[in-house]
Amino acid sequence: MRNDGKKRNSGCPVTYGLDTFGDRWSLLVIRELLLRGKKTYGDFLAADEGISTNILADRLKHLEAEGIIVKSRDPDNRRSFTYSLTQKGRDLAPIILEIIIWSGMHDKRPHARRNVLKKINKDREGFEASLRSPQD
Amino acid sequence: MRNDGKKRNSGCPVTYGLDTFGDRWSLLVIRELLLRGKKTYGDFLAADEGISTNILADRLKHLEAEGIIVKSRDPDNRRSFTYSLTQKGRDLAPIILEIIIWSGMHDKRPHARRNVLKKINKDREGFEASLRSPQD
DNA sequence: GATATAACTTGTATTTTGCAAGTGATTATT
DNA sequence: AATAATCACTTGCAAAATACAAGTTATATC
Repeated sequence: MRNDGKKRNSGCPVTYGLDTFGDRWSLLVIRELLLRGKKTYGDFLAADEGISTNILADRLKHLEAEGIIVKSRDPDNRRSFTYSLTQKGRDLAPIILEIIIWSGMHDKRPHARRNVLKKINKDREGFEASLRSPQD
Repeated sequence: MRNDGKKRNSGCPVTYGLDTFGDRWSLLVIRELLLRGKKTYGDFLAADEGISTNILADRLKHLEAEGIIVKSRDPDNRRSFTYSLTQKGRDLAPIILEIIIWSGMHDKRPHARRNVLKKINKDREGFEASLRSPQD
């Protein structure tokens, strides 16, 4: 997997974070769930960044094992599954928002996107609270 | 390297963050610089997590190329080099602090360390400001 | 019953990582 | 002055992780 099983066990909170959600693909799945209303395996596969299918399966398993997401059957379509964030997962919102703020400050590329940043600037408290509370 | 050169170019701020500092070893180097007063190649190698030497060299090069750190000669010891954070690097402080806060909430391991968390709880504004301002 | 869809799994080539050992430029020791 | 340490890497190779293509299973639709 990535670094599963044997956490470095240093007790460091930064390391704990890195071990549970801190790899590129895990964070992108969390972004899709938190910011883009995406829910299914197919949704995640279709994200711009192009995650490969075996890695996605691996990361979903990992995030579920860590209690960041839960998997459930879609009641309307029994061949589809729905992933959603737990409270532990939604509590990652401030981290994602800080990353967006940081990029807003330092990403000088002309095509840098700022739609979420605008929401944060307009009403961070409210926006963050909405992300952290159950069912959007 | 990790994902150098061709950024996915999606324009997404989360992706930009992941591409510039978002891998395990980069973040640990930043932690050492920001929170632990470590400065040299040898310091980073000695960190608990055990980064290997070729990966460390690679990450330092990458972080320098991204403008997160700068390398300079140690004036006191001419065979040693000193790494330090740029403003862009110090601006990562809020992200690191949010990771620490998140881990403080959700890391249930008995040996989870909370010394930095205590500082944050005591005076987040002041602590964060001290991390973000030049020369500690 | 045949075809399609959603969510994976499997196989394999490529890339990245980890580990051990080696190099070059100082600096300290005998 | 020669010898040994130290510091910051680099190199070579085995092991692990990743990307890509193709295949499988369980529904669902025609």
